[in-house]
Amino acid sequence: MLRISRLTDYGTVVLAHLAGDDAGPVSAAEVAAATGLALPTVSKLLKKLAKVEIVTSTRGSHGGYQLAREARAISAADVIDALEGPVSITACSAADSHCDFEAVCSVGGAWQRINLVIRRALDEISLADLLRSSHPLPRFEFAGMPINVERKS
Amino acid sequence: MLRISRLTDYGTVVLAHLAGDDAGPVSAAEVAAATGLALPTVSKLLKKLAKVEIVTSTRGSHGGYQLAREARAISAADVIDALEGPVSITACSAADSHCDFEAVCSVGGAWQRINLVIRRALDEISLADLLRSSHPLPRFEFAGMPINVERKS
DNA sequence: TTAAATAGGACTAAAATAGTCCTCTTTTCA
DNA sequence: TGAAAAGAGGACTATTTTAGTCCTATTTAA
Repeated sequence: MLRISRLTDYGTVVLAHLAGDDAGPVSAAEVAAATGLALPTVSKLLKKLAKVEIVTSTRGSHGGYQLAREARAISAADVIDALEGPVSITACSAADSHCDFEAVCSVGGAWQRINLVIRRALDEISLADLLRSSHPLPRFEFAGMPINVERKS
Repeated sequence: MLRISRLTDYGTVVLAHLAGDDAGPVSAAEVAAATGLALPTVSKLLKKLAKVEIVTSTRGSHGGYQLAREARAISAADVIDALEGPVSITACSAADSHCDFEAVCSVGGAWQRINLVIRRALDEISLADLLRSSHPLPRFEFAGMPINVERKS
């Protein structure tokens, strides 16, 4: 299925909410109420996002979270990295991994290359793009032929 | 982590073995021995691949499996679809899904578009490409800018 | 000094994934 | 014609990952 986890998806929802509110810090409880997600979950997400400085936190009463930089400077890859670790399509394409079958594995390198391509795509898509309902679609080319990516419905 | 499952990865290893042997059907046991994977696992994979006609099976003594068509006519997307169902980056971008937060979710559409892009990439990469150690790399463009995808190491 | 926040991490529950096994059918060949 | 070698199909179990909750400590404003 090649999917991101549900938490990462929630993470973008949370970030979307922060992006839409630039007047001072917003508490986790407020975000939870606005998005319909459970508070502990929102809290967990924001803590992780704060750790990698996608959001900044203010502690104490009247504290909360804000985007650390403008939405267009936060990439989909940043968010995914923060919430589920570095992107890699197979276990053996992760930087530090060791696969028992390396000796007989004739395909490892190829997944790594596909991985790189996906990675690049995610690097180039910003939170702002995710929010804009109409934004330039990434275009694909393979062996010189452009591949049309039409918008779905 | 945005990854395919381990079984799908094994699947490509299995297919790679079949691609390298075009003299008659190869038994699951043979593939297992050659790849170092457990027989029940290889067997399970080949049964799934046979079901969607990526490989053809021959029953009975001296039976086994063969690629149903040439390696360049089998795409990475075909293999992923067969072994883990249709590709979709989030649960709510799957065709039939219903997400409880649709009302407050401002990002759903965007993931779907990213999804489509990745999908296209996987459609364009064939088993033959996966096997060729040097093959044309897919190229990405976003908002008109080409993104260079260099080969790793 | 109290209340409202975040920080950090431990813990539990639920779901997805991987792996194994059993029984049935088909085919070849002695 | 029957035994052996293969695949078909599916049930079942174990493992791992993911999701979700909760507790305690720290920080800050009023």
